[in-house]
Amino acid sequence: MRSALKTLFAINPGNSFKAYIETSVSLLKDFSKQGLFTHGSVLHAHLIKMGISSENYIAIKLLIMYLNSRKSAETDQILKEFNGFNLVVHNCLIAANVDWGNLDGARQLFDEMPHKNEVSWTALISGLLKHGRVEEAMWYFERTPFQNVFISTAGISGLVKNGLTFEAIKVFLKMLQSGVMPNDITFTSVVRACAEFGDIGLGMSVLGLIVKVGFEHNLSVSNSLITFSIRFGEIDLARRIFNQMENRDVVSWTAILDMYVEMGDLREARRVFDEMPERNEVSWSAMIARYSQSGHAEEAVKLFHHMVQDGFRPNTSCFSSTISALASLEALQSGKNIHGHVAKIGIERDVFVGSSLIDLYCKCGKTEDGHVVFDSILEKNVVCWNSMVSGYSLNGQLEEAKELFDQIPKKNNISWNSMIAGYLENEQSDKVFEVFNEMLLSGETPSESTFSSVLCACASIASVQKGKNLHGKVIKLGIQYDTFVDTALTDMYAKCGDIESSKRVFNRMPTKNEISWTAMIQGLAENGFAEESLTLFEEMEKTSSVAPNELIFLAVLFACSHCGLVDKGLWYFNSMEKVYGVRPMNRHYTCVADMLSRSGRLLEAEKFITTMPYQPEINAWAALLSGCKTHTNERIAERTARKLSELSEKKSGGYVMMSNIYASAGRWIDVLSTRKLMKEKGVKKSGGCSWVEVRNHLHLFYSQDETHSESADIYGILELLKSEMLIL
DNA sequence: ACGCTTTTTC
Repeated sequence: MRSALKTLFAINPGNSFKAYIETSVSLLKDFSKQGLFTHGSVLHAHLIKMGISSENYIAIKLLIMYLNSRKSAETDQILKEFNGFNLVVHNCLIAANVDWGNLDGARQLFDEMPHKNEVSWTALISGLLKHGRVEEAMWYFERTPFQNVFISTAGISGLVKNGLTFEAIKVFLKMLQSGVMPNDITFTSVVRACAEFGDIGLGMSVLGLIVKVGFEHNLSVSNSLITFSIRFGEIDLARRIFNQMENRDVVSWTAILDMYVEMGDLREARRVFDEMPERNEVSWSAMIARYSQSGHAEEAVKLFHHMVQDGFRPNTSCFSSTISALASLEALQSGKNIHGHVAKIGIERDVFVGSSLIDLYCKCGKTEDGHVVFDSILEKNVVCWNSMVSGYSLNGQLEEAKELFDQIPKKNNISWNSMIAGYLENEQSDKVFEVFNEMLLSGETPSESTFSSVLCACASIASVQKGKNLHGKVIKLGIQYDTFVDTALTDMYAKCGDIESSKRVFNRMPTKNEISWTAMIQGLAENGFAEESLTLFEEMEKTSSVAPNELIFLAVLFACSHCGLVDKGLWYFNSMEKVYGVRPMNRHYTCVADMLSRSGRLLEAEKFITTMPYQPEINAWAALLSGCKTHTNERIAERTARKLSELSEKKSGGYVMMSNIYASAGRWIDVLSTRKLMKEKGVKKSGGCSWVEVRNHLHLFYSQDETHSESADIYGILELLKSEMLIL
C-alpha cells in the first residue's frame, strides 16, 4: 500500500488526469476497506495539494472513508464542500448510519430525501432487516416503486436472516412471476432459505432452476449448495458438488471441513484443514470452534496459539471459541491473559466474547468478575443473560440466579433450562417443578434438555406420578426417541421402583450411550435384580462399543454383593484397572467391603479395609459392622465400632448400628451405654423417612420428631382397615 | 447496493 502511494505521488497528473483520479479513487477505496486511515489522510493531503480533492468521485470516497473511521470533524469538512446534500451523499450517509446501528437516523435521512433511487431503497431496507426490524423493512419493501434484483434480493436475504424463511421463499416466487431475473446472490440466499426451511424437495427444485439458468458453476452458489446438502445429510451430493467445482475458495474448503465435523470425523476435518490451499481467519476459527465444541479444549487452545504464530489476527469468533475452551479447562490465568488482549483491541464488549468471558469467570468460581463483564456489555442479548444465570447456578448462588433470571427481557429455551438445571444441581427439586410450571405457563415449549432435567428431579424424589405425567408430555411433543430423554426416563422409572417401565423405555431406545447403559444396569442392581443387571452388563460388553465406566462398575459390584456372587465381584474388582483401565475409587472399595461383610467373610473384609489405598469411608466400616451383626461376630464388631467412633464423631450411623448389634446379642447394658455415649457426644440419630404421593402432593412420614398434620386421621383409617382385614 | 464459511449460554 505504501508503495502504491509512492507511485501515485510520482505520477504527473497532467499527463493522464482521468487515470490519476481513478487510481486515487481505488486507493481510497482500499484504505477505507482495510481501515488504513493514516494512509488515507496522507493521500487526502496530497490530493488537496494537487487541487483535486473536490472532484466528485474523490470527495465521495473521502467521505466514505471518514464516515467509516468515524472522524466527525473531517466528515463535516467534506460535507461542507458539497453544496447541499446530493443523492449520492445521502445514500452514503444512510449506509453509514446503518453501519453504526443508528437505524432511526437512517430512516429519518431517507424520509427527508426529495429524490430516492434504488440504492437508497436497498440500503434502508437491507439495513432495517440486518438489525431485525422486519416490520418496518416490509413496510418500505411493499411501497418501493423500484422492482429489481437488488431490492428483491435484499428482501429475501434479510428475511432469511430473521428466520422468516417461508416469507423469503414467497418473495422469491413473486420475483420470478414478475419476470425479474435472479442473480448469484439471490440463489445463494434462496438455497439458504430452503436449507433452513427444512424442505429438501424445494431445495432440489431450486437446484434445477440454478442449473437451467446456468449458475451451477458459480462459486458462492456452489458453496451454499454444499452447506445445503450437508444440512440434509446428503454427504455424497456435497462431495460431488465440491469435486465438480472449477475453482474453490476458502469458503468451499471450510464448508467441506465442516462436513467431516458434522459426520463426527474430526480427524478427517483436521486433514482437510492442514491440506487447504488457502486459509483465512474463518477457517481457523471453524477448526478452533469445532475442537472446542467437541470437548477437545486443549487442542482448540493449541490451534489458537498456532494461528497467532502463523501471523493471523484472530477475529471475534476465534476469541470466543478459545475463551470458551479455556472456560471448560478452568484455566483462569490464561483466560485473564486473553481477556486483557481482547480489552486492548476493543472487542471486550462484544456479545460473543463477553458471554464466553462471563462463562470463563463463573466456571472458575469468580462470579463477581463474571458480573463485572456482564455489566460492561452495553447491548446484552439473551445469551449474555443465560451465561450469567447459569454461572450463578453453577456456583450454588441460586438467589442471584433467580433474581437475574426474572429480569431477562426475552427469555429463550436455554434461559429456562439454565434455571431448571441450576435448581436440579443444587438439589432443590421443588423449585425445579415450580420453574418448570412457570415455563409451561409462559408458553415456552420444553426441550429435550428440559425434560432430562425435570425427569431427573422426579427420580431424586421418586415421584413416579410426576414422571409419568412428563412421559406423556414427551410423547405428545414427539421427542420420545431422544437418547437424553430416554435415558432420563429409564433412570426415573428405575429410581421410582417401576423397573418394568424402565426396561420398556430402555429396550426401545434406538441409540444408547454410556449413560443409558449405566442407568439401566444401576437400576436393575438397586431394585434387587442383581442377576439381570450382570447379564445386561455382559450384553453391553458384547453388543456395544461403550466402555464400562466407574459408575457401571459400581453397579456391577453392587449387584454381585446383593446376590452373593462374592468371587465374581472380586474378579470384576481386580480386572477393573488391569483389563478396563478404570481405577477403582473409594466407593468401589466400600462396595467390596460391603460384599465381603455381607457374605460373612469378615476377617477378609477387615483386612481389605485396613489395607486399601484410600482413607476408608465411614460406610466401609459401617458395612463391616453390619456384617458382624448378621453373622454375630462380637470381637470384630467391637474393633470396628472403635474405629467407627474414632472416625465418625458426628455421624450417627456407626453408633446406631453398634447399639443394634449389642441389642441383637442381648447385651442390653452395652446398648444403653452406647446410646448414652451418643447423647453425650451430641450425635442425633438421623430419622428414617418415607413418603407417598397423593394427587401431586408429597406426604412425608418421619420415624421420629415430626408428625404428619393429619396423623390422627391416618391412624384412624389404618385401624379401620386393620379391623376390616381381620373380619375377612 | 444484495451473498457463501466461523463465534457465546443449557
